[in-house]
Order: sequence, then C-alpha cells, then structure tokens
Amino acid sequence: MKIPIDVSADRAEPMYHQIEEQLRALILSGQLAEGVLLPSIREFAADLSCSVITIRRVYQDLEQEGFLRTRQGMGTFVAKVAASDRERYRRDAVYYALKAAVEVGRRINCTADEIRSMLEELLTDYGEEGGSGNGNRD
Amino acid sequence: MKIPIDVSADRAEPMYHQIEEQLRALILSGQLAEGVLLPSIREFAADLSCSVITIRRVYQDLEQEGFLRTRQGMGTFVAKVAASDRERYRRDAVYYALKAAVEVGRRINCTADEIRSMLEELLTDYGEEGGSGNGNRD
Amino acid sequence: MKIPIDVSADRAEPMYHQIEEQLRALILSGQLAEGVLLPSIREFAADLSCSVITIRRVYQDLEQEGFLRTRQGMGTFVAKVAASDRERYRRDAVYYALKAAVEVGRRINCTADEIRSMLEELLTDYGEEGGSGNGNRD
Amino acid sequence: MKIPIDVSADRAEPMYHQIEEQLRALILSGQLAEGVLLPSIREFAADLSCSVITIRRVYQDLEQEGFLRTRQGMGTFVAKVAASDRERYRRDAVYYALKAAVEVGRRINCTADEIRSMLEELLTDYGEEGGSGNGNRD
DNA sequence: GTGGTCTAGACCACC
DNA sequence: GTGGTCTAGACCACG
Repeated sequence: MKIPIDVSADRAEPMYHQIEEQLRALILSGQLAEGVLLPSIREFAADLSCSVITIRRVYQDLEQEGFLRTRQGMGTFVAKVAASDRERYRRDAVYYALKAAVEVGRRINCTADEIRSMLEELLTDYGEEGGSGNGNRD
Repeated sequence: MKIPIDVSADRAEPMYHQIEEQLRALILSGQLAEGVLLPSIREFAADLSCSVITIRRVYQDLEQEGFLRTRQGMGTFVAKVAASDRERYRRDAVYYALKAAVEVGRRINCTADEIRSMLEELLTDYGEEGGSGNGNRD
Repeated sequence: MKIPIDVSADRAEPMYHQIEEQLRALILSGQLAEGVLLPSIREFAADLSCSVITIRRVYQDLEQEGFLRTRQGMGTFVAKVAASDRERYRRDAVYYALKAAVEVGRRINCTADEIRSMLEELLTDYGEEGGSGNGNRD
Repeated sequence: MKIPIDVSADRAEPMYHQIEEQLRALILSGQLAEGVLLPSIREFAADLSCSVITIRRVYQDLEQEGFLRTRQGMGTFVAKVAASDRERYRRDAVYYALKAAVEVGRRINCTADEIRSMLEELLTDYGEEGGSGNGNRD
C-alpha cells in the first residue's frame, strides 16, 4: 500500500515528527484502516528518502501511542483505534490549532470579524481537495 | 516597566522562542510603544526565572530584526516600527495560524462548517479581553 | 494427541519461545511421556495458527536439547529424559523465577515479609489446579 | 551523582532495557528523588561503556513514561512520581514476578511447600543488602 | 523477507 | 557544556 505522506528535510520540524503526525492523522481519519500492513521500514525509508532509523523511530513511537502494532518478521500493522479516540482526536486537533490562532489574534488586537473573514478566505477552495462530505468511515 | 510575559520552561517550545514571540507581539500590537525602556538583562532574567544568556539572546535577535535598539550603558529600547510592518504582521500572524488549523482539518476530513462552528465557539468570549476595538494605534 | 499449549502472537515473547518453553515443561513434568508422537509440523502449525517454520524451529531446537527425537518419515517423538534432568529442571525452573522476583523486591526495598505474604496470596488456590500431589512420576 | 546501575552486553536482554528497568526501579523506590540531575548522556554512556545513543534512548523512553524530564541544554532530571504510582509499582513489580514463578511451578507439578522452601532459602541473606527496613522515603 | 539492537559520528539547537 | 536529530551500516532475531 502506498502511503500518501509529504515530508521535507528542509522544514524546521524534524522529519520523524512530520511523518508521525501525518500517519497519525491518516489512521485517526480512517484513511488507514485497522489491520492494514504498512510498508516495511526499509521500503518506506526509500519512499521518503530518509534513513530506515527515522522510519523505525516513527513506527516505534506510534506503536507506543497504540496506533500501530509491529510484529517481528511480519511487519507493521495499523492497530485498532477506539471510535471515541477517533472522534476526540478529530475535534481536538483542529480545535487547538484554531485556538492558537485566535490567541494570536487577541494578542495583536485583531477584531473577531477580521479573523472570520480570513477563515472564509481560507475555506473558499476547501471542499475541492477532499474535505467536502464524509470521509469518516467509522 | 513590567512586561506582561508568560513563559514556562516546561513547554516544548524553547524559552528564548516563547519570549521573543511574545515581545514581538507586544511591540507590533503597539502595547509596547516606541522608545520604551525594557528591563535590564539581569532584571528580566530574574523576572522570568531564566538565564541571562537566554534574555541576551532575545534582545539580540529582536534587535537584529529591528524591533529593539540597544544603547551601550543606557539599556534596551523599543525601536520604531513602520506602520506597514505592523499591518503586515497583524495580518500574517493570524492568517498563518488559521491556515495551519485549516490544513489539519483537511487532513482529517473535517467539513468547513465544523471548522466554522469551532471558530465561533472560540470567539464567543473574544471581545471581553481586549480584542474589541481597533488595535492599530499608529 | 492434542498438546495443551497456549500461545499468542500478541505477546512480546516470540512465538517459538513460548512454544518451546511450554513443550519443555510438559516433557520435564512427565505430562508428555517418553515415546509419545507429537503432531506433524503442519498439523501443529495449524493448531497454533502459526507458521510451519516456527514449529520446525521448535522441534529442531528441542531435538538438539535432547527432548525430542525426529525419525525420517515417522514423525517426532518425545525422547527419554534422565530422572536427574527432570529433578534438576524441576528445581531450577522455579528457583530462578523466584530468584528474579526476590531480586526485584530487593531493588525496590520490599521487606522479606511483604514478599512472603504475596507468595502466600498466590498460593491460596494453588493446589486446586494440579499442584496437589507429587508430580514426579519417574 | 553516581547511579548504581549494573548492565552487561552479554545478557540476552537488550542493554537499554536493563538500564531502563533499573533506573525505573531506582526512581520508584525513592532512591533517586525528584529533581535529581542525572548524568549527561555522554557521561553516563562512558560510565556504562555503551553508546550515547543507547542512553539517549533510555532517557527518552523514561521521559515518555513520565519518570524523567529532560531539558535541552540543561540536562535530564528525575520527575515527580505520584505516591500512588510508587505504591502500585512496588506491589506489582514483585507480585507479577512471583506470579510467574508460581505459574512455572504449577506447570511442572511443584508442591506449594517446595516453592515456599525455595523462597525461604532465597530470603536468608535478604536483609543484609539493603532490603531490611523502610528505604521508602515518601 | 521482516523488525530489533547497537555502533560511531556528524551537525544543530539550547543554555 | 547540555540534549535533539539524523546518518550509514552492522549484526542478530523472527517467520
């Protein structure tokens, strides 16, 4: 299975972080279903042009968080995620990001309407790239 | 002058970063006006319970960005900020934070309306703490 | 013959290890007597829902340890175990496990009495499941 | 501070595991109190004759478990452990080790008395090495 | 083939 | 000085 992940060594955020974040999102959004076999660490490392160690770390961290299950000699699989976790995550992830933005706005004395209009601007082309309907395969 | 800054060594973000960010916001929002004398490095370090080295770095970075002006033997002052910078900053800071939030939403298949309603929830008590009027005092 | 073995791929311990350990215990305790024919590799693998390779390894390891004897075309049998081995094993297996427990206790400053009382608690229902009489059937 | 840890690359258990286990025990037993600064990764690695990476992994794992707190540029410290965690750990660690031993005993038909007498034998010199009185500095 | 451990060493960020 | 990230590569364990 090809995993749609986009990382760059140029960003400030460490690569393993970027990968973890995106994999977590894929699992929690249901785009990577329970039981799916992920690429082997070597294969994935080649895909993303990074070291196998970086991928191993990703898999290890996510296993510890309960999102993956790896079995020696067999590979790494997507673990079962409680529906409640999925829901909570879905809400929290966006909520806290928005909250941070609002917080910044408050600090620099933005008006609420300024914030609203910026959001609308950002949402104009939102539906076109996959965020339209359901997508949540719960 | 007492600078209203809230930092914590417990957060993941490095302290110098937290301080710089908040000082920058205070200056760009006009809450720290041009010419204001900032605390001495030692005093500020004591206030924030951090190392003088950390404050030195903050002052140095912000001076390089043009927000501060240090004069030998006299101390560190808030520099003049161009109105255009202020405006650009005001817009960019919030805009990019919002953009990040929207990006997260797209990844996990949030609908645009879900995002809008979260924002409204966050904005309910927004005006009460200083975001009411017009923060551009230039 | 149906071999009463309980393994799970979910445990941290590798499967071949779990199986070997339990088979060894069955043989040394006399529950699998000399000359008993074990299931074929394929059959056993199916029973335990694991790979034939895993079973092959188990049989191989235990044959090397002298507990099994494989005869071409006839299958794998339980070998003769010296009474002394049986005795030594009986003692060692439990002894070293207890020793490890005591070692842990020492590290975290448990008192000897705390350890004793835990053991008693664990031994309350001990006799009911097979530990009653004399297990040495040599 | 010198940390009394005893590891060996010869054992089957991975070194990072051995170290983690012993550090965890030291913290949970109160022998390493909250706030204590641990050796730097390089120093500790030299002490234990292993790679800095192994130590970094140990520190990282234990931080994730909440036992350590590491701050870039400052070092790695013992975190606050809830008294309840300490108590639970104290009991569980020994209890499960004992349980495993009893389980082995049952499998090979040991009598309860055999197990008891082995334990007593192991406990004869128990008090002499620090497990006597309290030691729990809660 | 898979993942698990460990190595030596580089370079960066922080204090 | 501290820890944080990433590298390339070796060797072992597992299925």
